[in-house]
Amino acid sequence: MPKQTDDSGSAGLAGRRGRAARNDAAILDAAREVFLADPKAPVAAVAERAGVGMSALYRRYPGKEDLLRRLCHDGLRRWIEEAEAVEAEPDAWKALVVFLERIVDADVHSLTVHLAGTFTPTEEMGRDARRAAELMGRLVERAYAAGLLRRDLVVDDIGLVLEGCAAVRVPDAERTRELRRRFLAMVLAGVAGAGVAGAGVTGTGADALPGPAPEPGELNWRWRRPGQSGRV
Amino acid sequence: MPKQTDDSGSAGLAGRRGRAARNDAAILDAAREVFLADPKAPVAAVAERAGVGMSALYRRYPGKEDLLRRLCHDGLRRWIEEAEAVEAEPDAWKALVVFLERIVDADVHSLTVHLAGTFTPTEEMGRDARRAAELMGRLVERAYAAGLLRRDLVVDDIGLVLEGCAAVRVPDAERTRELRRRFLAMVLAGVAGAGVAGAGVTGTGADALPGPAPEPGELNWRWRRPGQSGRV
DNA sequence: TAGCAGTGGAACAGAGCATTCCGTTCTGCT
DNA sequence: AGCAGAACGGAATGCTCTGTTCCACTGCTA
Repeated sequence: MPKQTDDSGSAGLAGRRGRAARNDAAILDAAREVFLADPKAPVAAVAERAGVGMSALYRRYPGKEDLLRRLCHDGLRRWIEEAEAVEAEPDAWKALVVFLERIVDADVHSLTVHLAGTFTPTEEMGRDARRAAELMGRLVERAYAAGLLRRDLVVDDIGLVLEGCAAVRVPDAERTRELRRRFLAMVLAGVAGAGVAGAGVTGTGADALPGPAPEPGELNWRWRRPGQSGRV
Repeated sequence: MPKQTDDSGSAGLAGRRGRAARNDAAILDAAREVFLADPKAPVAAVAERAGVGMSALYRRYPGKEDLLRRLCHDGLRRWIEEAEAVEAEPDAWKALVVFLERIVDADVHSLTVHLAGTFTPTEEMGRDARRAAELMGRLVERAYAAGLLRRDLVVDDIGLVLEGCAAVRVPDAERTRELRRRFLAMVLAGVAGAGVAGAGVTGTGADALPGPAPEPGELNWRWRRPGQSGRV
């Protein structure tokens, strides 16, 4: 075969190895989607979503718990990554907002918080969690010290914000992202100190709420029978 | 088994009928607590929490679904009740805020939204849901027309707020209530228009965030092993 | 071409759960 | 007093769901 068999990192390998590599990603992606929608989802749902059989999954992970743990740890690493990325941003407020937007967009909070309890955490995860908290604390501290956050606000209040954003959910993933962005903007307008442009002059163009507003009945999807749509 | 002592003094009747009446309430209370904590909780958990046997439960409700439906419908009625109660309030902003606080305190949103899908709704519930939406719309419209809500805000954005509040949760119920109040205050500072006292002058005493701020690690309870406490 | 990594999917074992059933207690009425 | 049965506790039942294993099969790879 003209193809050289090496461990090159290129994405599109062909043949058995290539398929295996592709399955690696497919399984992780599927697992993320499935378990974010329902942390108690059965493993078979992941396999089906990924378009693979059970053995493809169990070849990679000793058990369900290991998959969950991997997912959560990946989320934790992503969190750290994003937090480090915005440290370069000189504008303390912008740094915080961009960080929050990225965390919300990637649904990292659900990954790290809502999956917790479904597995026993490792030592390394504990270290990473502390590291993440430290980075987050520094980020908030910067904004706070610069007078850009209201003074009676605590670091963990930001945790509440993320919790709230993660709770916003509709069946469509992209729409969920939009609504979360909108909600985040609403909350940020509330946590902003006097130093932030637009604070106190709410309703003006500067900090207008982003995205299409929720349509009537859009949030009532849990009430709808399968196939039904629109208002309750 | 345990002697049924007739404590007719405190509440209700004595004897068989009295006990039955007390069980009615005990079962509903227990069901609310249990199913709010986990909508998929087993029926046996409700019985245990209520301190009754399975038959006491199944004597009252034909099946689990009926109990869930009852719970949800009660929540819906409570919603309507609270909405009607604040209609008398002349201050449009105060009416809205008080309404939201009551809904959040009673966890009515979880009751009506998170329990949906666990049962097939009745016709009457549909009517009540429409009535609730109508009342809520009127409430928001009042505040909006009076210029007390930011203009780019839609009625269903308030739904997002309630969703966010309901997402705030720690093991202790009372503490959960406090944190939700705090979160609600944060968000309200963000949705308030220029006409509201304190808007734009955040961080001052007027709209100071209520309740003790979340302590470090308080929100990480999902990570803790049983018995462990404190930070991660 | 032989061998085996990689796989799909059915089979299995067991956990969890809604619901039923049975024996018991003790009230309320005759 | 005495009886009928309302109300109950809790074990037993049968079923569904789900994590994991197993085995036959495919087609690269050496």
